[in-house]
Amino acid sequence: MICVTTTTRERGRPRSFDADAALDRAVEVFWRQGYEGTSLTDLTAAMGINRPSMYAAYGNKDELFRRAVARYAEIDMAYARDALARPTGYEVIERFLRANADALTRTDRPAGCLSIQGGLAAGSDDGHVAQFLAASRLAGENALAERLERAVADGDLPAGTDAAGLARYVMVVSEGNAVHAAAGVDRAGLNAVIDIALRAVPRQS
Amino acid sequence: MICVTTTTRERGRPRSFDADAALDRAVEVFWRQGYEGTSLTDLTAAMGINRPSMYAAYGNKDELFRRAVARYAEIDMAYARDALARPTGYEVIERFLRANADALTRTDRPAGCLSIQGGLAAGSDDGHVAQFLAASRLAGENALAERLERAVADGDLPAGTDAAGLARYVMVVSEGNAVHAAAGVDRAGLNAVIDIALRAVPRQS
DNA sequence: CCATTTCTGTACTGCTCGGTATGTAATTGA
DNA sequence: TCAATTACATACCGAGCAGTACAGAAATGG
Repeated sequence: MICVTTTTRERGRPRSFDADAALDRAVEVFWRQGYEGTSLTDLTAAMGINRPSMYAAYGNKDELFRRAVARYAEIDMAYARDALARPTGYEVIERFLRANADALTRTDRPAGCLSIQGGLAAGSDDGHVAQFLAASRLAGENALAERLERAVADGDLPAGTDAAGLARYVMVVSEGNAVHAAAGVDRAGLNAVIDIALRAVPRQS
Repeated sequence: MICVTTTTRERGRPRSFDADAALDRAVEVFWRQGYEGTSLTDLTAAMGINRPSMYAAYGNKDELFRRAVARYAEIDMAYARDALARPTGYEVIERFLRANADALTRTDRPAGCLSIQGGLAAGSDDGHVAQFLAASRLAGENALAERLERAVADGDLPAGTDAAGLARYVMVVSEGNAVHAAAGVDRAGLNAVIDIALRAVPRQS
């Protein structure tokens, strides 16, 4: 077999839908209904394709969900990476929580957060979905913890601050806000909570 | 029909199981697997009864779930009523959060909190379960808000404190901790978060 | 042109779901 | 003893589930 490095058109019949656009629709359905509450009929109807096309493009329901979560992290949680780039520990935390509150209450998206609404309990699949989502959230918490450790090293968080504990606290507030947002609390309500929560964050040194 | 006020034995064949004990088993299954992740087969197997007995005693799956949540609130959240009886606003909050952390990590019960794990997303039932649980959590939040308003009136929280906002903040922390507990964080980890969270709570006046 | 490859649409599979019909067992009241 | 009442156990119902077989359609390569 000879493979040339030029990008050649693929062989058979071309796909008649945009796989990323269809994935965006799947994100929204999973977000609104959770993993277990979403049927393949729901998914394919929203994606505008039929079952075999879905299986060919994404594997199965489980794989589709994982890809949906990955795309959600890339697009709907871009604010988190932005927040980590702020100059001081306090600003990182405030920016993260404020942007999180905005994301939880966007009118053009479902209320709340896919990585929590997707599935918390160990349902029929022995909790694989819940474990996957928990691991995904933990990755975010660890990234925040590393950033806050750097803030302690930089001296813009007090020496001796428990960066990992503080990161966990910030994630706890964001997750609690997600639960409240899913229950219908509006953006102002979440920001009032953040006003209080920020009082626990140490400033300068 | 003549009804005498003496307690008379019921007419037909007596029930062969303890309805409250069976309900406790149902609580545990719903808690571990969520509403949608729990089948009637799961339930009746855990309760040690068969389907018609369940339907006769509780109505249907939805009613059984509501009764399970009510029993959960009565038994597994008794600590909340105890916390509200503490003398000062700060003590109410600290007691609530500490006891909540204990309840979320009891080794003889599922990790986390039924009223969150039970169902967050609007699944197949148009979100009725999620709405019911949200209303149930909101009732707790309102009770806490009233208690904190009294604390402000009593002068053991600073005048001008937003009791409703503070109550919501406390619930946010407890819900975030519940999400973390469901993901496997242990009691010490939750208490470290509470140590930080309590710094945001105003003391005396 | 035709063989090959890949995708699409319909219709289907086996299975599990929540809920129930039916016959029988156990108790009460007369 | 016997009718009435209530609960139990088996076996079933239509519906919806995740996943797939298969035949036709649309592209490429020769």
